[in-house]
Amino acid sequence: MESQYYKYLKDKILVKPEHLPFIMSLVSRKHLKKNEILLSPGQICKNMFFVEEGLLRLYSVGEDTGKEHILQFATENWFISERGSLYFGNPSEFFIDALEATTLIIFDQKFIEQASEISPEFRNYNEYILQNHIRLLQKRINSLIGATAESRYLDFIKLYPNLTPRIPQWMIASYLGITPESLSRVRKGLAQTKSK
Amino acid sequence: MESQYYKYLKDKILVKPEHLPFIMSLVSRKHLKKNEILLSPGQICKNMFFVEEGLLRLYSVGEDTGKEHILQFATENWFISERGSLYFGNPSEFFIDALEATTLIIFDQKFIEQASEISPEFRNYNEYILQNHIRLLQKRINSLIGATAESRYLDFIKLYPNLTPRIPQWMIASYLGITPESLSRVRKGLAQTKSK
DNA sequence: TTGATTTCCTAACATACATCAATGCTTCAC
DNA sequence: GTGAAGCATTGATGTATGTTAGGAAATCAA
Repeated sequence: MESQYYKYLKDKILVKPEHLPFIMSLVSRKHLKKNEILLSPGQICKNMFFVEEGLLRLYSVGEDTGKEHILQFATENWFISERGSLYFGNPSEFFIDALEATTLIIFDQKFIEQASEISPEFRNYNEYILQNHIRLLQKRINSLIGATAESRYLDFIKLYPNLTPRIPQWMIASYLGITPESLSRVRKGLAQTKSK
Repeated sequence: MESQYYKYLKDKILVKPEHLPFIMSLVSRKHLKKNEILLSPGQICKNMFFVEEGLLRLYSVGEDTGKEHILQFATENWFISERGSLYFGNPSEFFIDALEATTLIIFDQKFIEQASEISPEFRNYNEYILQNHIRLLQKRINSLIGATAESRYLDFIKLYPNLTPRIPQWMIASYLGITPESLSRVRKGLAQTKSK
């Protein structure tokens, strides 16, 4: 069966054909309905997830305000996890849930180590993911401490053009660290300057 | 010679004694004066740095505003680099400079791979650094999009108590994403509520 | 279909933070 | 030591963003 994850291992991670069956034998697949919750605060996150189809989000809820703060979206061919919990064993401070009906591949930290042992390509790609994650987070911090909401919004739709139409605007606002009302004003301003 | 980095490899990374001489033979040491610049935007960052003594900072300068935005400080026993440039080979978007006279250990990406080959402990610790970095960045993003300046300031002095007295307040403000004037007022407010 | 919910927008008002400017204070270069 | 530069503080004022409230359109559930 040519699953999305299989294709990804073969074509993107460049895992050697002889290693593919073993690696595939260690993972499992799961289906989530829309709005289903995959991880809640307080739980120890035991798994990492690969999205074959659908859309997940990682977010926190302010203890005092009750407001959601979105840390990450994960769409097709993305990995997502709560690394602070997965790698360090701490209780999760975040939620992961499904914004659409989603098909996932599930594996754990031990799988990553096992697969890395037999496949150097897998090991390299795993490091690539970590490095890239750091690069993106750093970029986001840089814009959060230095750029206006408008500029951050423009960065967002440029970086995730196919994601933008799939999620409500208040979630984009939550990702950017502003209110939906503010985002609405930002968009209004952009529409006006553009039309001139 | 029992350098700080040697001790760190031995006691913290737990590199086996038989591997230490080889690993040490691949790194070099450098001294920086206060305010000396180690990396500038546009350069390809070829190295990672370990601070034996002193204090470095990683920061960007807004192209339009000319303002500095501090992404990271690195004090004794910390690693620092511009990973986006080091790992991906992109031109750096950041500066690294010395806030105090500093002694560093310098090595490159190839060193990390070589050392990882011969020492599993080194490899593991390298992954630990990456995972921990992600955890910290994620935490910072979460507070940037969800918390007030006051709360972020309190987090900062709690997380870096020994760093706080070594740097001017405007740099803390720059790290927090606010102006020095705002930080001054936040501190004033805290001093008043505390004294009541 | 129909009512209920969600989303998005708008407006009036409130607030946190930025900006500009002035003032001591400390630090540093010479 | 002395002047210059950098730093922290404060006040007056401006602006971006938050808050609250309401309404229209789209979406969802029964």
